[in-house]
Amino acid sequence: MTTADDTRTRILAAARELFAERGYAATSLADIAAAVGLTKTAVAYHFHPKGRLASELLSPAAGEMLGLLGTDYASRQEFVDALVEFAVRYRSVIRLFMEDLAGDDSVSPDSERATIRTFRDEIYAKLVGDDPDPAIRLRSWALLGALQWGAVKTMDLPEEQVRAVLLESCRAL
Amino acid sequence: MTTADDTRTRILAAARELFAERGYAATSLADIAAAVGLTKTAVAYHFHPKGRLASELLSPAAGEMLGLLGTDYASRQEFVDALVEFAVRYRSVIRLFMEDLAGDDSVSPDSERATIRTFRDEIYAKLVGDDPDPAIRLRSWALLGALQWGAVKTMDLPEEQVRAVLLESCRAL
DNA sequence: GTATGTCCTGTACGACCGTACAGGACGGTC
DNA sequence: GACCGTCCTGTACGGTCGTACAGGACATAC
Repeated sequence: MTTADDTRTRILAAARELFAERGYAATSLADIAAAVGLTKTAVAYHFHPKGRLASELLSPAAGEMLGLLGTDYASRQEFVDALVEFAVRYRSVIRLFMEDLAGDDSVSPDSERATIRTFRDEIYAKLVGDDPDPAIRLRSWALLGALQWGAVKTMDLPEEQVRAVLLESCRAL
Repeated sequence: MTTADDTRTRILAAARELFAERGYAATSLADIAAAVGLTKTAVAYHFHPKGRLASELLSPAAGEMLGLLGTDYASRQEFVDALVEFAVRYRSVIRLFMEDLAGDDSVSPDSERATIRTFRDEIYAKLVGDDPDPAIRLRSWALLGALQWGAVKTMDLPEEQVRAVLLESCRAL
């Protein structure tokens, strides 16, 4: 049955785009529905509850993210490189990682929640290490900000180019 | 009449803090009211409509921002320096500049709206110049992201230190 | 032809939002 | 004492949100 899967895919695509440009909370089911020519109840039928949309968009990237967080990198720069690589590859959903998806209980099922909720903060923590040096903190947040905005606001550029520039920029931080 | 002004000041302080950490749209009048021990109607009495809160928090910085946008800088780096200086000094409200305050018609009165609404984009435009070079676009967005996150997430650090690090970091972009 | 399951609509609900409005408490002025 | 403006509360309204639910259209299976 291709039509159903097709509808699901189109909803996911619309949601990905709208989430990227407005954020998760600021995008309503009605917005997504309008983008694909359906009613919001139809969207809710396929993705229920709303958090499942975020969850499903995140899931391919989430595994890799856990990998990033789990491995030990020789230097901070190696981790930064991997992070940039990750952010650029999944730039269409990178904003979801950086947002506070908590408060919406249903983004991820049960046990994963604690992990998902603080994805951004876990990246930050790994970036800072156990070093409370203010300069490191500042540069780490700056790096995350640069990564998010740089990735989200240049969706029209080829991935390769974004990666090259962002890699260079983030190394400078 | 100190009590009334005091209440206004306390409301403004609470709003500034909540806006900084959650964003304008995600902060309700009830949240602000709870932070100062009042009802949301009391907050609405002093600041009406809600956009006036943002407007009043923004107003001291807005003039200086217009100055930034108006003057011609010899080099891009000079503008970046001025931008960092600005962002750090007004870091408690810098997030409001970066947000889309449009959609809420009442943030700024009438004619200013068109200006205020696109503050972030005007900064970006001045940063890129008329150069559509993708690398410049990328680095400009990265810079804005770094500036916002770096400023917002390190509110506990002394302003001087934030400025020093951010100045160095943003010059590298 | 009838039954079944999928896909979608329409309607309705409770929760929250910003806002409007009437009225009470309080202090200062005549 | 009567009057008045300021500050704040309680209540209520319309709007939007995500969600629940009944039912219709339609294809497929028997």
